[in-house]
This record gives sequence, C-alpha cells and structure tokens, in this order.
Amino acid sequence: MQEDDYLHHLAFDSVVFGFSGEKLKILVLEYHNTNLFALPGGFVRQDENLNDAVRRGLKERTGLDNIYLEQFYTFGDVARYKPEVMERIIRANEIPDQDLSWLLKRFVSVAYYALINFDDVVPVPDALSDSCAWYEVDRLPPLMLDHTEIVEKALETLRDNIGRKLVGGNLLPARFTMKELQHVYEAILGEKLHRGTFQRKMLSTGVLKRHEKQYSGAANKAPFLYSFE
Amino acid sequence: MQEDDYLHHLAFDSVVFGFSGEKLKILVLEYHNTNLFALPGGFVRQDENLNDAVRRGLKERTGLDNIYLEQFYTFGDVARYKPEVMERIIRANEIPDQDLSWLLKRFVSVAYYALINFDDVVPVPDALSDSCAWYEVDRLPPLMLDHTEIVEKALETLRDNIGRKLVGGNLLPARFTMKELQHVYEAILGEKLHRGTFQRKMLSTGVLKRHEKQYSGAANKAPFLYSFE
DNA sequence: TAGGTATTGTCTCAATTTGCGACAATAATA
DNA sequence: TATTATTGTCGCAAATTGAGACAATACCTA
Repeated sequence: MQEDDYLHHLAFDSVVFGFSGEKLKILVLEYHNTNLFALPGGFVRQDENLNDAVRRGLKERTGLDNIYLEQFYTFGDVARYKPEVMERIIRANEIPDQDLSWLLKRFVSVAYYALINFDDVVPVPDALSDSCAWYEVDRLPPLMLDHTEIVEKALETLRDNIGRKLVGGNLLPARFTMKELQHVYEAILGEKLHRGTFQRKMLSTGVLKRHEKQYSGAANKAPFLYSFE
Repeated sequence: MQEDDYLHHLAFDSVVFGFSGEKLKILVLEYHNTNLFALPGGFVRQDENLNDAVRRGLKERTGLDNIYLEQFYTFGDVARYKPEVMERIIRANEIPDQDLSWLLKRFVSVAYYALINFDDVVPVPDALSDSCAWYEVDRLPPLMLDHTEIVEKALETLRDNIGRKLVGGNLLPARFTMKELQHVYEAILGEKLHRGTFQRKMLSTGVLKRHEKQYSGAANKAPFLYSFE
C-alpha cells in the first residue's frame, strides 16, 4: 500500500446486503485490537475506475465476481475526518515501515450497496481486520465514523428502489419460491405483505420464469420454483 | 487558487435547471478562447463540507443562497481524465505564476443538480470563463469531458424523482398557476399530461395552498395562483 | 349591453389497479 | 381414507387513474 498507488482523499465503502433466516444482514468487519467496527471499503488506484475499485474490494471480501452493485451517495462532510481513528487502526496493526501519512488525511467516501446471495459467500477479513461477518441490519454494533449513517441511507435507497427495479431476487439463489421472495421484500420494506396480491404483482411483471416444483417433504402443496428472466 | 487550499483529485459539477419559455434549460459556461463548454463546477476546500462547496459554487454563478440541491452520482472513470483539456484552459487564460500541476491530475467528480427559479438568476461567468448562459437541455453545445453524460444522468434522476418528491415547484416563482406547474412537469417528463387528472392529483397531495386569482387581461376565466405549503 | 370565445375548476363515468378474503388443489401424515 | 398446512388462483369491493364534458368566468366585440 504505497503512497502513490492510490488517489488521495478518496475512499469507498460498501454496504453488502444478504438475506438469511428471514433477516436482512450486512457485512461488517472488525479491526485488530481496536474494537472498531466498520463497513468494508477501500481506496482507488491511480489507473483504476472507481466502480472497478469497488468490485475489486468486494471480490476480496466475498470471492464473488458478478455482484449487483449500486452507487447511492458520496459522503463529504469535514466532520467525518477523524485522523485519530485511522491512527488507532494503524498502530494496532504494527505495519512495517512505509509512508502512511496519506491515510491520516481527510477522505471523501463514495458509498455503494451490493445485493448478494448469502449462501454464495464466506466472508474474508483482510490483513487489518480480525473478522468480516454478517450482522442483522437492526442489530448492528456501533460502527466507526459515519458508517451507521451510511447504512441508514443504503437502506432508504434500497427501499425506494425495490418498487421500481426488480432487485429483490439478487438476494436469493438462482431458483426460489414465491414465499422466499416475499420474505425478502418484507425484510427490506419492514412490513407484512398480502400473499395473494404479492404473487399477482410479481407474476404480472412477466420477468419471472416458472420451473419445477420443490418437494420439501412437508405435508402440504409443493410450491413452484422461480427464477428471473 | 493555491495548491494546498483544495482537496486533490476531487471536484464537483452542477446541473442547474431552470424553466423558461416552456423549456427546461441548464446553465453552461464557455472557457475563454477555447471553444470548450462545461458545466459549472469547482473544487472542495480542505476545511469545507462537500455540500457546502457546491452551494458556494452555485452562489458564485447564480447569486442565490437557498437553492434546492440534490446529489445524484459520482463519476470516477479513468477515461474522464484528460489533462490536455485542462491544460488548454489554463494556457488560454495566462494565469499568473503558481503551481497548477494538481489541476492536471486525475479528478473524480461528484455531480449535483439544482432547481431554481429562472427569473431569479443572472448567470455570472468567472475569471476563467467567457460566459455562463442558459441552454435548452435538448439543444446543448458539445460539452467537454463526460459532461454530456452527466446532464443525461441528471435528467434521468430528475424524472425519477418528480413523481416521488414534490419538486417541480422549485423551478417556478413562489406563486404560480396550475397550468405553469403542469408545463414544468411536461417539460421534465417529455410528455403531455391530461389537465383534469393533473390538477386533481396535485390538489390531492394537500401541499398546495391556493391564493388570489391572477387576472392576466385575457378574455377568459382567470386562474388561481398557488404556492407550496 | 348582449353575445362570443378561450380558459379554468370540477365532475362523471369507465377502465385499471389494489387490498383482502375465500376456495379448490396438493403433498405429505396419521 | 381423513387430516392438515400450504399453494395457486379467483372474486369482489375499494381505490386510483384516464379521458371527456359542462358550467363558470373574464374579457372582447359589436
């Protein structure tokens, strides 16, 4: 991580959404020996597109390549500049000799959210962090800097978008039941939806393809599996 | 414009919308002796919030203070880095001796759109530019760098938002007729709307306050004036 | 002063969409 | 074979939307 490899003053943060156990979750990492929790983020190389930098960062954390990704806001308040936080992280990690002063400068951060299939991912921490793990969005640990605000805004944007873009399916496996899809919508919107109405609306979009039934072994009618397209 | 006054690698651009003669227009400036057209933009001071920097820039160009402003996207492709363009602008302006090399570096730009009342503004160019003037959005001159793309995305976002937020009124004087408001919506959406339906929907929001009638002198029923709130 | 005209505010009616419950079909189990 | 939980779909009322129609109005003309 040489000084001149990266654009100064510019960072990105990712809110990575997954869905499991009927709950919406995001990836949060914890830095070594600091008790600091943060969103996975990173910096942009001199010769790298901003969007590509974010995908690179997500690849490192999730192993995934073709992630559904959306930029939603750029956070640029002076108040988010707290060099002592960055210093604490650097200290706790005993990083070998190099010029890290650029990391102590003020950063403006471009925030993205990603939607991924929970089961596809084994979260991977990096050299600076202890862990990278899933947390329910309504049971997050206190996040450093303005990262809680970033999550809040990501959720707002996701809620706004789910009605307009057919985006919910990105949180599920390729094939899913209508009930699973409904649970995703309910977790995002934070409210119960009427089953019949939901099914009717989803089918009317025409983008769902119906496949074979899923026999779960339960004593009831088996649901169809669906996929997008 | 000293080197260390501003954050390196970070800029902003504003798409300033106004409405006049039934047309949606934006502010475009032209640099001295270069034939280069650009969106009004600027840089962020070391101790300045990003949002405040944009307001400062708008104040300089429009003289206005309380502008409706929305951040909509951050453009960060490497391809938008074209130092020869910046060099051309600097050369054409014969700027006194100082270190301008930071201006030739790569920039990531945070884009905002603003909605203002056309009549409130007399566009003001700055030291680097010939003119700052209104252009119809569908008759823009070729803009430098990726500024045409930025305008395109601003329009998309504005169209998306006009249905959800009651934003159209920001392009009009404090008091306006229903017809004027409808024309604003039509210009943004690019389609004709049904008069009765439009009036019904607007009134049903409850945010319009009805004032006295406007007697224009024309031989027909005089319309009411409305304002928001 | 009476009639003409363009525009406005509102209404009506049909078409469409939505909310909500109900029913038959189904996949096990007892 | 009866039971049970769940699914796919339907029906109906309520709400929303699209489009035309009509009376009221402001001013002009004759």
